[in-house]
Amino acid sequence: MTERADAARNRQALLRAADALLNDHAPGHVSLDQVAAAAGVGKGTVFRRFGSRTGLFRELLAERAARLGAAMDSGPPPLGPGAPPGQRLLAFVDELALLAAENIRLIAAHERACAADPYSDPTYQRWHRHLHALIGELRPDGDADFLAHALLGGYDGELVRRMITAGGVARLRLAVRDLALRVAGVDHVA
Amino acid sequence: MTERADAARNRQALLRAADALLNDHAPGHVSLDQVAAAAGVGKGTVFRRFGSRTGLFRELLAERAARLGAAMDSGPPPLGPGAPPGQRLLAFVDELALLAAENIRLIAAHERACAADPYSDPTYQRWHRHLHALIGELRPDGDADFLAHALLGGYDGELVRRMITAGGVARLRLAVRDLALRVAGVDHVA
DNA sequence: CTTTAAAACGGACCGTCAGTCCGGATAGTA
DNA sequence: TACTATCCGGACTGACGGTCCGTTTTAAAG
Repeated sequence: MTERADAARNRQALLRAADALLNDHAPGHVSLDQVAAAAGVGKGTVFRRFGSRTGLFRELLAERAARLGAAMDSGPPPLGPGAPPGQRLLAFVDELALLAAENIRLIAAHERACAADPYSDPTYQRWHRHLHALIGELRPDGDADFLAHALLGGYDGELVRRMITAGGVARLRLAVRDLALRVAGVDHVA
Repeated sequence: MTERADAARNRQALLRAADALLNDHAPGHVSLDQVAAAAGVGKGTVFRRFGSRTGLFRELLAERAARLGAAMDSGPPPLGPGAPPGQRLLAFVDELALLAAENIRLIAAHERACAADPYSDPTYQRWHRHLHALIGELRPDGDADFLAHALLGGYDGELVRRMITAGGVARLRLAVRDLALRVAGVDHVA
């Protein structure tokens, strides 16, 4: 069963409104009342569509991450399947750095909204699975699960903000690339 | 001017009460009203002593971290000054793993209470400065600031909880040790 | 073009919680 | 004992996430 027309319209309006508000307010200071008002709908609609504050921000992040997700699952190498794992890893951390840089405020807001259960976020899980698999190939001896989480820790909202403030996107890209190389074992990659 | 006797007594009572409540409730579900009630004082006292929720949890963490802080600043090697940086690094991440394992709930609660400005926490800063200096010595070429944050990311509350649930403290210690070795450059350390 | 029922809507309402405020109590000093 | 700076308690406020239910809209069937 497909979503009713007004429902779909309101969903979009809410996502756009939340997005817009994120640019004008501190990450933790966007209330759902504000989002509803900005979208021109009632508050109940927010919860009917997204279930909770967490749900709203998860969906917002999922939207922004959709392109990367597709590219990494079925796009051309080196990001997509086909390239050796070391190259895929580097391509991925690099793309993720760009994504994070372009969405710092969303990431910060998402982080807080999902703080109660960060690892169950679908987007995070997807990234983690990807890294887990690649690291597992590159370093069968290491704790790939932990290392994947550690790499993703490099995209923490506040950390990204600081890196970009002092050093720009270039610094962030170099830093996560270097970390990935170290974590995965530079020998296997080079 | 020193703190009045009743003030000091209440400060201790509040810290003990918060500590105790942390063991019985989910990390985000300890309200300051509860803490005040459990300590047998009024709510106003909580704010007079600690300024805010954030302040309370910062002080609680500082208390638990005091011993490690002293050992790392002026204790015997390899944790304290005197040992080569690689050994100090390993000793530190190992001790921090133990500290984290013993205080999982506090760490999770602290994380949330301080989420608005995590890097300004005195304890976090102290740890970061220490790692920053050691990594800077071991890898003058790397982004020591970023790498120090990345290492500390390995002690995220939820991550620690998962590691210990599946693998115990031993797994956590091995994992952070391995990560530190990689980050610092295994050649310099071994 | 009706009819109709499921689906969606809005916004008042609720419970919780961090943080404030001030009249009253108390500790330490002279 | 008298005095004052300090501290105390807990009622109060404002904000926010989440719920509820009477009303409206959609869209499919007749």
